[in-house]
Amino acid sequence: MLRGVGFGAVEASPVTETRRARKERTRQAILDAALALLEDEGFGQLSLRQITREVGIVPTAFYRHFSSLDELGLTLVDESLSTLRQMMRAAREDMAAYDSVIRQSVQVLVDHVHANRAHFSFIARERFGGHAPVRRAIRQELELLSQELAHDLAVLPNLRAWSDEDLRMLSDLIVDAMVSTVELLLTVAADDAAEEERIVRKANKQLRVIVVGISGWQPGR
Amino acid sequence: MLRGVGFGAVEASPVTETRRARKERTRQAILDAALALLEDEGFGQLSLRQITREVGIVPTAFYRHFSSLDELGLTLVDESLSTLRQMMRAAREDMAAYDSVIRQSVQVLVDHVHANRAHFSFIARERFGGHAPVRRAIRQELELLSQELAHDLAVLPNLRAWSDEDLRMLSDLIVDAMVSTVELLLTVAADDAAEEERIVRKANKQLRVIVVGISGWQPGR
DNA sequence: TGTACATCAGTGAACGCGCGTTCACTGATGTAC
DNA sequence: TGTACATCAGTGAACGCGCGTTCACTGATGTAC
Repeated sequence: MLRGVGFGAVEASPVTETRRARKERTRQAILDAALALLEDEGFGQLSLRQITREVGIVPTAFYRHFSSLDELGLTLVDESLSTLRQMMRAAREDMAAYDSVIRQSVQVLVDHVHANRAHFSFIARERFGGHAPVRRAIRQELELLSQELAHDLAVLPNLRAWSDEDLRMLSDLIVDAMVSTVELLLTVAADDAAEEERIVRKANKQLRVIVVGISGWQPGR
Repeated sequence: MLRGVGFGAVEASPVTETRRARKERTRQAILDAALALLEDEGFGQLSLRQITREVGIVPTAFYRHFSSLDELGLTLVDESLSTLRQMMRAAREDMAAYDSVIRQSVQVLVDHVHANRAHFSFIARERFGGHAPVRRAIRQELELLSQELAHDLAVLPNLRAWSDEDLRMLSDLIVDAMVSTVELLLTVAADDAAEEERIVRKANKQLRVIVVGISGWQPGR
């Protein structure tokens, strides 16, 4: 360390960087360290001391950035799902051709999982996992995702007559299939392209079965 | 306690009960206590001392029944899913009428969740939750469930020509819908019959969408 | 531009607590004769 | 049926460990003049 005490493990040119920027960098380092640790264990087993050890700061320094582990957990949920929601929504912008919307949506999902593997691993684990506040936050985000999908589905010609309840039934089914696709993708080794291809093909087929089901369906039964 | 040391908290007429039976009763008490504690937290947070405190025995006595917490976890997975698998299989015995098979299967599932709420809460939480050995055991049981379903689906007239991969795609989709129905049921308060009714109706509709999807589907696309 | 003071990210010692596991033990139950 | 011994479910003290949180602190960075 250049000047002894006071820089933590997150080193950089101490001349050019403001105190504010250095703090932000430590904060991100904490989030990254937590996410890395969450690959191997649940949020409930995560300890403040583990995280700070990883980052290279003293345990008490944690409190300069988060008031509790819970606050860190909620931040991670938000980081993980809010951008996905926007991207999925964008992918559906042109709902004209069923098949291409399906393919596009699945592709967006797969790409996002690739780019944010650790985030999704965290979400999958905590969706029903140990810690109540984190669980609630995830449920709320998924709820939003399904709501937005239902909203977009409502404009489709075949679905104009459907009740809100039936639209939600449908969007929930689709979101379920998406979620379990993510969960499958996470179990695949990063270099097993063949297995991943299989999963993607399966996801596409499942969504097409659902779409075909919609076409032949009389709502309200 | 009647005669001081040696009976643990699981008391009963010490005259009529054999040592063997008393041991078995303590074992069950341990499983029950663990399951009760797992309503509030993940398996990873579960502690041996919590469990024995609940049962009313000394921590070390735990080792008379299980060699580790892991062994207890695997026992719980087995208790939870192996009977369900048999019941679902029985419900499908007559595959003649789609609609009644769906209704029956959903009913079996709902009844089983009612009768074994704590077990399913445990499964839902640990399916992607903290602890690897438990997670693996659950995945294996669900895999079996889907395999058996695919096997039964194979005999249906519309599905004779389907490849094994497509049959598994389909049975996985159905199992996914079932699993998330269970997860929904678990979030409903025990006395909220209206909400539960809504979930059951939704599960039936989702399965019917899938079935309609099958009918209009050309495999292998 | 130089100086005096305020701010605040990170330090490090200390605390009490619950944990899993070891060990030698106790005494009721079970069994061989 | 009675006695002597073996078994073994449960006991309780002790251990070292990692935990979250408190507290007074340090010294580089930021700011007012």
